[in-house]
Amino acid sequence: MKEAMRTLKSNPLYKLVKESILARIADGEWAPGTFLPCETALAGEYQVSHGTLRRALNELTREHRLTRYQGKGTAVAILDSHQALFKFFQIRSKDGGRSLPTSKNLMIYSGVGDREGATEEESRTFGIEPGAAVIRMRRVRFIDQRPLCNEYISLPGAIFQGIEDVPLETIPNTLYDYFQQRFNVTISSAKEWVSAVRADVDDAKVLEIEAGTPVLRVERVCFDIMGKPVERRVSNMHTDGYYYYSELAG
Amino acid sequence: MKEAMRTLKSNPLYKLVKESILARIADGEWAPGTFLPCETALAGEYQVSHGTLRRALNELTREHRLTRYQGKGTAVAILDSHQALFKFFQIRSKDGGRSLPTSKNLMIYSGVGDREGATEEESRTFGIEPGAAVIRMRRVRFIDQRPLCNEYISLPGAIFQGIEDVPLETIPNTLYDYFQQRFNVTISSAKEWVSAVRADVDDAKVLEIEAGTPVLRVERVCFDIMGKPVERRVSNMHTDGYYYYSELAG
DNA sequence: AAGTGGTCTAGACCACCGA
DNA sequence: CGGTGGTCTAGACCACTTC
Repeated sequence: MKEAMRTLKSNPLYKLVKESILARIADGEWAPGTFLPCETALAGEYQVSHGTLRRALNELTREHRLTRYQGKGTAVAILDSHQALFKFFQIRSKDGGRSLPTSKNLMIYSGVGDREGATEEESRTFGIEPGAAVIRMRRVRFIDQRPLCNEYISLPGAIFQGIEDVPLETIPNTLYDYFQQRFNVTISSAKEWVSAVRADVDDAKVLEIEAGTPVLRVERVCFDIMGKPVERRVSNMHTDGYYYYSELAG
Repeated sequence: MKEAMRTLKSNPLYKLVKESILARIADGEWAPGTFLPCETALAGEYQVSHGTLRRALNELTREHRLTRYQGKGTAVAILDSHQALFKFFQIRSKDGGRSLPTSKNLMIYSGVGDREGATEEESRTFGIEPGAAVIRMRRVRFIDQRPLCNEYISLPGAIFQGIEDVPLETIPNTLYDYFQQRFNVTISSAKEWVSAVRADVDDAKVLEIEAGTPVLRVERVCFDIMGKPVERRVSNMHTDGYYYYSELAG
């Protein structure tokens, strides 16, 4: 380990160990939810000290790639539906109470080439050719029984092959843990661009508001554990009583 | 240090050291921009090992309370105007380019008791009595010469005494480094609630748009280094060409 | 060359979990 | 009880800044 990999990428040993472990997770050697070998075993395998190995594990834990359980072991982080919502669903009422949203899938289809293949925007975000295969979904999300959000999702076809043939009803409310279980794609970070726009006729119908009403438009790009963009979605939502919440720095 | 403080709050030694250092910064013992004693000196003072002390300093660094300079020393983090904008100004164009905003202060005044003292909302956010002294500012912020944002700021009067007498023109564009220099109040985190509303007549006039146009409303509460709320602001902004940007997890 | 922070080690002990 | 992660130590050596 020591001298062998030193030149690969970044110098410090703990970073090399960290990247190696991350790669092994991404490769599927350790699936989400399974436990890694214990610290002393890993330290032995990598020929590094306890402290150096722990530093690698701690950073991966801070980045939500691993979960530590004192007395039990260290597991690959699993996206249960609660955690996924907690991390990625930024809408809540002012008092901070979070009602969990439900969703209804309206349609799913794939496109390629001239027939609804990747748009300019999609090819740019996913780093694929214009016209390459993409899969698109439309959903409506509800909160407290009321329609909240009119949602358009795009997925790169190469990664999510076959999802377009899944019956709509069997695609679960919480997509991200489904992605993890079905495609071994773990959503681990996202960027969002928020703006205020007028509800179009489509939004109006779905959200049961008048066209032209101000709605919050959230454009999200999601990244997997290795930082590759794997989902793009646009959500138009009304915000009476609800807010897009964000914490800065810390 | 060891046994003396162990019972104060949280158990681990490095946390006690961390909290002690944080408190000394808040007390003003080390002002923003000044260097702390070197690690060996601090370790000696606290009677802890090098590693334990470093762990405290590293966590404070990760929380942007300290800044480390290899070969030079460790300094109390300073909010230069660039950093403050980088951390707290979430508006940018889609391509990620950030034009720096400028601002124009329209008015500043203080109120207390029946005459514009703390509102219900303000007393709740600041934890002060309704009617207690507050200071309010109004500003317009520009980006690329165009009006972007109509802004209302509230400050607790007890903390920012005297600011209401400062001539409007001399209050700088970037408030947060001014707060730090003038009042030793370092803004270190914030929470924001974003919604979409219709521009009112005031917004319309200031932003040069039509009343009723959708605008992004950002309500922000800022916290100082010890987590005390010290500023509340409401910004209504048009978003043609600009977005409120947010990164989730990581 | 002296002084600072950054990395790494080897080993001790504690706190928690599960059989 | 044995095995896991969590804390803490003492000391070595490296990388960077400044004089």
